[in-house]
Amino acid sequence: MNTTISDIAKIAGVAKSTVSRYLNGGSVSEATRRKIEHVIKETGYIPNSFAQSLKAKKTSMIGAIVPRLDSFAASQTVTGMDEELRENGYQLLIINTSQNLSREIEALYDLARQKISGIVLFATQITESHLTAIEEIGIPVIFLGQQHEDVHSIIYDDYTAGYEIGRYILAKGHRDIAYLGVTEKDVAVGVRRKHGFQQALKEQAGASADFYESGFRMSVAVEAASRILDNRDRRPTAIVCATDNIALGVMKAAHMRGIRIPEDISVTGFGGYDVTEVIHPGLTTVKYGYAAGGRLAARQVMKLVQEESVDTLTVLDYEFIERESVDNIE
Amino acid sequence: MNTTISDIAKIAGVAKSTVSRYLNGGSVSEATRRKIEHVIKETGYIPNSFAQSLKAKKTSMIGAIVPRLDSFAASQTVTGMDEELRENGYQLLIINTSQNLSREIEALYDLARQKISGIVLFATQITESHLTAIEEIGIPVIFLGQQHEDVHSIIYDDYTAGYEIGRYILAKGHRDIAYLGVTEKDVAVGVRRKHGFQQALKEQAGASADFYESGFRMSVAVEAASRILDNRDRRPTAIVCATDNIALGVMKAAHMRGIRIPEDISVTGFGGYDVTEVIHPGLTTVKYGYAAGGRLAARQVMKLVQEESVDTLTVLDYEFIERESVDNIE
DNA sequence: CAACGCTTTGGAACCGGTTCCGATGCTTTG
DNA sequence: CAAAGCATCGGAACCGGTTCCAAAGCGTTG
Repeated sequence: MNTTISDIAKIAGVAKSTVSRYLNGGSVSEATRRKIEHVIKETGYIPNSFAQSLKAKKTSMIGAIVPRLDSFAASQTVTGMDEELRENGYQLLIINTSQNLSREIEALYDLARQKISGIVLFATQITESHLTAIEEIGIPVIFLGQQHEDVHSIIYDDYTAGYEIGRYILAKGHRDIAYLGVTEKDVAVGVRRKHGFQQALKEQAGASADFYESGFRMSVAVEAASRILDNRDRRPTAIVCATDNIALGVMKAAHMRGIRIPEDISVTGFGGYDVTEVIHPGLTTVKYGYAAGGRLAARQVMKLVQEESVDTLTVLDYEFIERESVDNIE
Repeated sequence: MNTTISDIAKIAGVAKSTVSRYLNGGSVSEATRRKIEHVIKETGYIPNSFAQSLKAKKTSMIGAIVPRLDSFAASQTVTGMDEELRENGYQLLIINTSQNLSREIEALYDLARQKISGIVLFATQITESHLTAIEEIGIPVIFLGQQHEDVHSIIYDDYTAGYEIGRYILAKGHRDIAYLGVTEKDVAVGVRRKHGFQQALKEQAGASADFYESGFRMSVAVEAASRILDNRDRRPTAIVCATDNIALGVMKAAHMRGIRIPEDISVTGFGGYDVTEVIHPGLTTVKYGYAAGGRLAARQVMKLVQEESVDTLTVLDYEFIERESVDNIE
């Protein structure tokens, strides 16, 4: 069943170094080439990549540590990474942590044990143990989605995007706004988007906002939205949501109550998920190029592996997409 | 940087076999245990898993070959697999083929080279080369989503689901129906769902359907839907779609034309994607338990690896979900 | 006190490849 | 025709672990 290079050599009547040379394009005579070729076809020999990597002391694998796979952002990003890596002869090894922070640390050591060449970490929070682990494994790591000065980072321009959403909502005449965000532990989504929004708010006299917190899951968002919508004596004219998923939850909660969007209340999202385009009304949101982000992360990590220099911080652009979910109430 | 077991042994003043014994829980005296422990902590030694697997001649990895990652079904399934495998000490290696059939074959050989223990193939089409590859690599393989008599298979009950959708639509009084399907090369989605639907149709006098073909992507579905909707002199009262994505495309195409759902035309889907619940109107569809399917596939492949017996064919249940996208026109 | 048994340890072989180096045989050149 | 050069090949060492076996050290027992 499991033929080795020695078997091939023995059957072909040559030394295993010759077989190895044949496999790796060394100088082999036409006669032996044919012999070996024939034996390999005959036996269905497949080289053992462990033995190869053992000698080479490295693999052509790049690891991706993701908090979850079943999210639009994650799957898009991973797909982008995978394609870029494959085009360059690398293989992607995905580790799903199921949003378990300590599992990220384990994953780091795990990947080191497997002599992975580089790692892209889809970060949500960055702790001390992350940094010591990265230090200890001695493998290039890139943060995607969060930044830290000691580690190469790629982030989306959440602050400016939040600012632009805020400006837009205000320009549409909204003054009583609810901001439905997420935990501040997630710096990018929970803090930076909100701060951008707050900056816009500060620049506009007479505008005020209440801040609420939700989870990432749509079901939690529906609940959080209910709290806002059921507050009869102080209902905002617009709800700004920190993610598209949350916005979807708000829209559902509104629809269940017969509240129309955008006539009765306006909604915005963040992310640019595909569905935001097909639903009715279309969701005004900010679109991030997740696939492009994944490709870039892949390119950068490959550079780091080859010991080329890479910018410590890369900020990715976004695209503001205006659809129908915001009413002009001037 | 890269300390080996020999380094540890030298520093600790013991033989490397002793260190290995320490690491794998053999009998080591308290004194040497402490010495080795200390040195390992000091150096941050991480064993090279290649060398381990080389000797062990296997890994604790299971491979998943998926046509694409950025689909609801795939990411749910993969997540389920991953969790089940991790709980049992296996690691998942995902290979994304970007819907390139020949890459599935490459992936098969690739995984063999890496001495993966078992493989779950998210099948769309099964060709001769698939079967010879599976034969040749000598590793347990499970088909998920398609069946073949020679390979362990897990499928969803597409035929019955299609039948039930058909019965439902007919019971609601629809007689002029458009079926928007996909290529017949995909036996599960393209053939079995359709056949189930056709069976229901055959049992109902006076009902007829036109069959159209679309791709899996929503944008293609929008186009295909347009052909149906713009055919003024023969517009069906209902469109049955082979996937939720296609149904979403139909809904968008309808909305762009001011055609109301379900008042002007009814729509059904297949799959049970999360979004079908939050959109308005809610999409009547059939829900598959993708995560559960993934877990089951994982369990079966682990059994095969341990040379336990497994049913050749497992048929997974579905759940019919009635929402608001179908009108009663009796 | 010799024989025995148990725990602990070191040495060596092995897993399946790659690579370096030296030997061989053939062709080319002066 | 001898010397030099080149392509081809075999042997051995090596990558970093695991495992088998024999030896050493120790206490127990008759």
